Amino acid sequence: MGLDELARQAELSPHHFHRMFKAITGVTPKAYANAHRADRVRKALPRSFSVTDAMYDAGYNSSGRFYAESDAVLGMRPAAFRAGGRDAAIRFAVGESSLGAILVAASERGVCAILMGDDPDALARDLQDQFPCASVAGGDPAFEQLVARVVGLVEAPRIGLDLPLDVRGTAFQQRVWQALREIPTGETASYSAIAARIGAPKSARAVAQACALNRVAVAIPCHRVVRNDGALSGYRWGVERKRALLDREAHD
DNA sequence: GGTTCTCTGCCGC
DNA sequence: GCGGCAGAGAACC
Repeated sequence: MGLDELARQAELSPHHFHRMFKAITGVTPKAYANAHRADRVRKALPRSFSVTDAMYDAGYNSSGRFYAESDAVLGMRPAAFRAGGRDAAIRFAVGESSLGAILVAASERGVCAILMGDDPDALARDLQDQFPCASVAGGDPAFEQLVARVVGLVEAPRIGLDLPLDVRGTAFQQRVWQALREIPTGETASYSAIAARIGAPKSARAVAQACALNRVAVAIPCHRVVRNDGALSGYRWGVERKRALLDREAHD
């Protein structure tokens, strides 16, 4: 379905429909459609009979094109993604920091979740809800070191962290999260400033939503986004942790 | 190669 | 707020 037909169903001109769509969702209709198609194919690939089936079912109409953009969409060749997705090897471990328990989860592609909370068991349950196949990375020295690095980042944010991340989201969310990573340590930005920075000045609410959906605490510093008047606004892992993180970043 | 579609800026109502 | 037009660029064939 093209832009014209969508606009007709919404009883708007193509131009105005486009404008409204972008104002509300933060992305253009085409980008929105692409992100959903990519999402469909990611879900379909591990269960499909063949790569071609998954691609076709998800709405790609040219295998050449699909393969050409598979790197951007999947991060690897489709066949590799299909094989890897079968038993989605996500492993996790829980560490302790001065801000409470920290759960670090990683796929083979990179860190896919950093959760904070008071109760380690609750964190593990939270993760299982998001990644049902995740398994505990027990007794793995490399993974222990990864957790230690994340805890180190929480204790001393200036160190910075250059870890491969495996964050999956819509095109708009990706743009927001990338913008968040560009906020320097020790500084903050408002939701509307981030919206402006990604070229969607009217999408402050959508930005806030994307921040709230960030699964990778600290590494994607959604805690550095505050209200226009400087008030802290909310934080998925508790506003007290947000305050503590910002204090640390400002003073060390 | 040309064509069609998407997206944006500008202007006018 | 809404729509038309035009132009650039991407996607498509």
